[in-house]
Amino acid sequence: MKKKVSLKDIAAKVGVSTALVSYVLNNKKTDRIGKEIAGRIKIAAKELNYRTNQIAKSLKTNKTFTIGLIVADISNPFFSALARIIEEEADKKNYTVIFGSAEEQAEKSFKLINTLLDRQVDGFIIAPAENAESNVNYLIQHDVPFVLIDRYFPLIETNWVTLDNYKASLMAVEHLLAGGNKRPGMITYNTTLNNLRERKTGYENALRKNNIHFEKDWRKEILFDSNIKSSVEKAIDELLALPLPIDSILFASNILAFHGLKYIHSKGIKIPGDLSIITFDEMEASDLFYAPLTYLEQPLLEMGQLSTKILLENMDMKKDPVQIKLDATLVVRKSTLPVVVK
Amino acid sequence: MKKKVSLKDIAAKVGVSTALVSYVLNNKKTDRIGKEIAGRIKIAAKELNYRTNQIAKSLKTNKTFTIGLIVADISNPFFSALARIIEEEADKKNYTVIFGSAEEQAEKSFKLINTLLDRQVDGFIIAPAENAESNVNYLIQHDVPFVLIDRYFPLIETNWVTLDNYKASLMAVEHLLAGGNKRPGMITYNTTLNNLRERKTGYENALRKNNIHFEKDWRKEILFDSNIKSSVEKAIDELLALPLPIDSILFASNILAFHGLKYIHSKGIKIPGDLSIITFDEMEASDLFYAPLTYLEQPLLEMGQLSTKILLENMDMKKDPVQIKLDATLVVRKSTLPVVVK
DNA sequence: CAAAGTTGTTTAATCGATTAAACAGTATAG
DNA sequence: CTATACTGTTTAATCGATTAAACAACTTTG
Repeated sequence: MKKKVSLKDIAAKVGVSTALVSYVLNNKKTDRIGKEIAGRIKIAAKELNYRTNQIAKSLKTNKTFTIGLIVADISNPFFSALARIIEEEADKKNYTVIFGSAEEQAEKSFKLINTLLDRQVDGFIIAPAENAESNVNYLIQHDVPFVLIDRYFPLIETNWVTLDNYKASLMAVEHLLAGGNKRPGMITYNTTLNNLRERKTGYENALRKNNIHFEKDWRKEILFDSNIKSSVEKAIDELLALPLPIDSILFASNILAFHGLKYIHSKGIKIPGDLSIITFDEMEASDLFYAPLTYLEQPLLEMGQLSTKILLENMDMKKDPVQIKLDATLVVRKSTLPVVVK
Repeated sequence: MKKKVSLKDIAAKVGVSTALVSYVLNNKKTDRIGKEIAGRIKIAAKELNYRTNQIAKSLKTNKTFTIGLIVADISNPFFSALARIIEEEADKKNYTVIFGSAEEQAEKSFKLINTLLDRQVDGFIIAPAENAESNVNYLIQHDVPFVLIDRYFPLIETNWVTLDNYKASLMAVEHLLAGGNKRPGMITYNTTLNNLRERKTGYENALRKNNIHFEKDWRKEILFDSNIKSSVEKAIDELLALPLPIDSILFASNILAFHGLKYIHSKGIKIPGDLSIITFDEMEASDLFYAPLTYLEQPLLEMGQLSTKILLENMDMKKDPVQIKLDATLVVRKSTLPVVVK
């Protein structure tokens, strides 16, 4: 790699001190600096194609203009879409994004946090894994600015931006009920992650609210690290083998829905009609299905932009925690029975 | 952000110079250093929870252990999968990845390259946009190590890892022909990007090789920045309105195939039977379709790992350009007529 | 036992940029 | 005409870590 042009080179070329060059290029002390010399310095900088060495600058200013982004898996469309938005938003403010995939493991996430801290990131945006409370507390202890995204821990007072999962789930189930379904089932993950727990309670409360007795057997929980495909298939089999089988299913994520749909289809079950389906997360892929899925769309753009904004503000100055729940949009398509329009 | 522990703090605590602390923590000059003191330094470092300030280290060593990754769009599944692999591979070698989306624009990509160079990345992995030759030459001029991925420029001698697009395309069309199709069409992008041009010539040569006259009207080219959906629909309409309509289609990308499939389906055309379909890129989403797509699978893992490996080797020492074409795997599913097994 | 070699540690320069403070030289005020 | 204020620029310390070179205190060696 070629040696880069430094302030020193410019200073030498113009015949002044590096201090003056620095002042000129940063537009500082403009009132004191001679116009003629300032001009010559700027020209020299351009001629030499000077670019600030951010490493050196960072060392001195103790600011890197870098954000660490830690997600479960950057190749998951949900997170990669977020990553893109965050990168774009950060770029607008002259920040650069460093990322890492924690693969839903608190340990890996902790390692990543430290790696990025060594690189002096100015703050973090994190989708925390299950049981990652200690990671979050570690950041708090060290006074590192950060914003949680997608998930949060109710007992930890900090910044977060997430979906109103409870409300979304409630809305989804009520949509099923309004469509004439009587026994909605749910397939979700077995996890203590707050966002998924809220989806569970949303489901339960929707039933209660509508005077439907919540049958434990109506809800199936898939282990995170199991073979998702076969677990989902088993769950569906069980839901349909009930004495009074469920007549509709709420999937708690696109991945669950994807596997579920394939299996349901293979069994020759008609959607809707035999079974109504609704899922969390965008499911454009289901456009290829004969019955495109009704889904709960997350406001990714808002989520990404807000979390970036909150983080940057917190880096400027410590603020009170900001906690935001955003609303999902119910996108009604063909997989749920037509709802009577009021 | 809390002040971090520095070498100085350890030195003060133990009562030695920072030099000694540095030697001990980096396991240098181990033969000269007193065992007892070394032990005390290590303990102190642990007690104070010392972590190297990589910024300072980088400034001194002129090495950041950082890789810049520039792709067209990180939220495109193809690139996000690559990003994940690259990050994982880099992490194994203690490198960190900084990324940016260039949105298929050479200009944006140039801006990104400079931003990341300011941050002193040690090298780049880049999926270059159309007309980004100047960017690549810029890197060469400045002696910056880099590897192109997915696309390359035939006239520029440099490192790249890409699919053997010509071969893959040829294989795809021959598969169609072997299945009994007589008039395969192709829907691709109108671009000078090398990977897509090779897909075009692969298609042409497959026809020639099989003594099928290549009709210009059989191939449709979609403008990159057009409304992809409507352009694809128009293309399909035209292909089917030919005096002798095409009987099969090769899509040059998953996005094209996705829109095409939806439209074909909406028109009630049967796949296969009425029309055979084959596409580039993984198309798991089509599992939901009644006829899962036959596709050309790219060896993403190998691609990501190889490009990272080549980059790291180049950063150690300048080497001759490495140029690798990897083979696609034809994954035969239901969208193409059964092929006679020889 | 003096010269030479070892051992264990410190000194000090350096990476590139920032910035408070110092410093000439000139202009203005009293 | 001296004291003060301003102008334009330089000096030098600093950020945190690395590392060649210096150094003091011992040990060997011939």
